[in-house]
Amino acid sequence: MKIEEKFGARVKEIRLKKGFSQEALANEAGIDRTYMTSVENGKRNISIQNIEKIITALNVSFSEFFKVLK
Amino acid sequence: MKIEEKFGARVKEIRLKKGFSQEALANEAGIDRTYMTSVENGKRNISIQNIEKIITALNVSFSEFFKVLK
DNA sequence: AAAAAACGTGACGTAAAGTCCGTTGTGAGA
DNA sequence: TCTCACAACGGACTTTACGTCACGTTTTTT
Repeated sequence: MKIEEKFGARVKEIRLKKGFSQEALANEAGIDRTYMTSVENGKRNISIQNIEKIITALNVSFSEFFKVLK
Repeated sequence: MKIEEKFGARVKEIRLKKGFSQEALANEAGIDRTYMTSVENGKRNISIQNIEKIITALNVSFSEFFKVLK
């Protein structure tokens, strides 16, 4: 499983746990709705600035977000 | 301090602790030496694939790497 | 002080990120 | 079955990261 896929899956997991829609999260993060979809589906080699936007919008810390990865 | 700068500083911190040169780390990660320099200096909005390469080359886990961030 | 190793920088072509518009699929509820 | 909200997909487009180079500067070693 590629890193983008792990990242996307983790985003989706936390988003659902918090009861957000993709669009709501995308708006909160200030990124495009369709881009959010492709990120969750592991289709994008996302940059660190957008990673930060999403993690912040999810209202978790970096360590909390990445604690399950790898 | 922007996220790229935090990231670069953390890379440098761990790299020095392990006694690598930028070039050695860059080779290990399979990226260009000058790119490595610009990453450490927070000049690049690095992507998750390159983040993974560097973290792997540093021989730390994601959670270990990010535990100090934010 | 000279040589060697390590680090920094600006610039550039190209591939890919990321946006914006609309359309299609899907699943739950009235 | 018909909405309705949400998610996936597509094409066209602009912006930006990637990857590399030549060169310069700083630091370390001898």
